[in-house]
Amino acid sequence: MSTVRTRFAPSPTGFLHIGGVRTALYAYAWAKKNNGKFVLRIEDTDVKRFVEGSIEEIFIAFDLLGLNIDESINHGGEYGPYIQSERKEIYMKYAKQLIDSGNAYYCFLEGEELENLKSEFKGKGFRSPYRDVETSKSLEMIKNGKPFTIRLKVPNNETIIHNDGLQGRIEFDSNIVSDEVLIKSNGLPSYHLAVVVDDYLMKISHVFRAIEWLPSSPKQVLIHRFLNLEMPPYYHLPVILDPEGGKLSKRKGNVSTKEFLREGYLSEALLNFLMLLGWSAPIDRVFGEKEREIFSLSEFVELFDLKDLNNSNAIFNKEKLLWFNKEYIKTINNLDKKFTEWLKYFYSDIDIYSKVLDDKDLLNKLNLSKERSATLIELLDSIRFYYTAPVNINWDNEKVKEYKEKILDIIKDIIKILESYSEDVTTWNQETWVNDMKELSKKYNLKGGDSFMVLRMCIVGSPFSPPLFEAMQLLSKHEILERLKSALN
RNA sequence: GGCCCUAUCGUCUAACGGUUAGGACACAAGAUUUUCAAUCUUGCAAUCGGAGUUCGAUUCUCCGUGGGGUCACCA
Repeated sequence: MSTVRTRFAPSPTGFLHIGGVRTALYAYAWAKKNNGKFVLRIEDTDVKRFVEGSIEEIFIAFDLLGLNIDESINHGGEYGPYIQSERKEIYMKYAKQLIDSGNAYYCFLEGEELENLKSEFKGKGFRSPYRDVETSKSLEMIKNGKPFTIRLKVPNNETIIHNDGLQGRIEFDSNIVSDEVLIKSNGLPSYHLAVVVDDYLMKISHVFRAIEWLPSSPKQVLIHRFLNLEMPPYYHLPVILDPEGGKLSKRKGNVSTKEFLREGYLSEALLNFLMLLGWSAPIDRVFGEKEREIFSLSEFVELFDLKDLNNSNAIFNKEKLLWFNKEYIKTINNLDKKFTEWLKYFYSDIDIYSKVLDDKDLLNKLNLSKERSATLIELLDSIRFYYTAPVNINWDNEKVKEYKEKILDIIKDIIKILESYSEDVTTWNQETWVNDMKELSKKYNLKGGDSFMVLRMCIVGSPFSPPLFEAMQLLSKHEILERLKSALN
């Protein structure tokens, strides 16, 4: 059996779209599962839409996600160049071949004339009046400096059959397939020619792409046929929709992969969530019993199979993503490493940055907070108080305002209690402390937990915190008393 | 509008033509609790409609309907 080679072929027109990651993930899994190669090709034939820096960002995103590329402009490989702008002559060669075999033609349509003609053909396959002009005549016009494009000569009255790996057999009436531009007037190829040529030359064995390409597949069928190339199986993947039903778009929320990572989603969670949007694991299911939904990248690669792909659209459900993220934050084993890497990459400019990096107790602090944080951002917020004392505590919040007038006295009593404890916080006894605090609540005629809340507010500055006693043990007695005293002012 | 894809709880999904249609997220209630969480238990909730094939249809076929995609010298 020949080598499985799959590719992901983004255009450098902006950030890496989160939906694209899922397409890439499936292509990646299929290649890796079969000990094949995963190649990344940059499709930059649209000069106008090129965005500076987006190629770099694509590679950074793959890197952060832990998806290993085998061949690309950055990773090398024997089928390069892996960027289309450097393969210009190659496409022209194939286009000429199509002209010579009578399956493509030079077209000189432009401007208003072209626009008018196009609207005439709306809903039908576009046909240019130059379609049947003799090549020798066209060549002469070109010699005279006339700008041209090369168009595919789609046969009339034919049924074009596309056998899709996922969507099955689809028939297209060739009369509704347009004479697509293959080479643009600037000499660069259009997508339709470039994919076929590149996938062939790069020996791609399976093509995974978004379903919005399905209507263009008869063009690829034709180009393969006219070039005498065997068409690899195509798998058109369903789209990921936003919760309102439309296409996932920037306008309705974040779709940039890097942004998700910046917001504090772990790559493991992102990948796990995405893999399940259109694929389900072939695992044994016992009636009424919980199914496994947590899969690592390597487990996914191992389990992945084309037969388990779903072909209906899926809605991007952010709650579920958050759930995955919580699960990973709770259970991942080197959380401190993950956390500092993330911090270094996205938030090296924040005030507590160096304090966090130098902190020997970081893992302990993260462990105390990880069950109450859905994202790394929340985790960061929840450990802030260790590094910066609260200022201007707001005593008007719901939790404490009913006994606001008693607070100063309570704080004074807490100070007295804690002062009596030993200097080394790690030797403090939790039971003693709990009893002391409960006694205090009783003294002021309050609910058992109220004194704890006062202490919490002084130390953390918020009514929400990790377990108080453990948190105090990660501070010093001096610091704790300082915070209590400053709350008095 | 033409063409194409698609259809199971609100969402992601499972179910050799025979199951009380399962699981997960979300939601609700309870237990636990010094906060927020976490955890545990329970609950709510679906086969788009209509024909046909069949002893039997979520599953196969057809017709509707809904949703999505696409009709560029963009990918």
